Amino acid sequence: MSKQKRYWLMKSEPVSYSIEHLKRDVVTPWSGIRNYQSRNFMRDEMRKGDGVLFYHSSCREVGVAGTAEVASTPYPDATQFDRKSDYYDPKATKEHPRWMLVDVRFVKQFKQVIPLTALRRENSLRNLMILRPGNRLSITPVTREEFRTILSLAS
DNA sequence: GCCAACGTTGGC
DNA sequence: GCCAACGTTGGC
Repeated sequence: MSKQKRYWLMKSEPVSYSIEHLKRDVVTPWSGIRNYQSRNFMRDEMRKGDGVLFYHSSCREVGVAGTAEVASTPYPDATQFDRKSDYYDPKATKEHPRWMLVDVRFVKQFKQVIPLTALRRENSLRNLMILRPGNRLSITPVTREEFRTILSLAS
């Protein structure tokens, strides 16, 4: 696998976890992902130091709120073993964990959220996965060029 | 292995 | 709150 730095967009609903939370926590396990494609990105493709766009979804100001970076190698999501958690998975065992995650470290909060509408206006972002109709993946790869373009839209 | 029913996501 | 898209579930 390539050692080249990669780039990702990770969605979160700010009601449950926002860029402000990450700023406060500095590093957090990206727990609660229960989609195999997203899990596979974390488990198989992410590397420490990869760039992350932190995206706020299902809220008043939908868009990219800041940046972060991948801060660990993959390890089991503890919430899958926690019976009291919304993310408890009765089919997961410590011997055979089903859900893996990485830690994410705060890098930067944009002064203003880059709105989804601004992303849609950029012709060079036309292939961005979250702009494609029906895409619901909470973790998607972005190219280095897309990452740079989005950074350039930040005020 | 098919596929209908159902649940979730997420923008609007 | 609506609804389109799409993943998951489970009966057959």
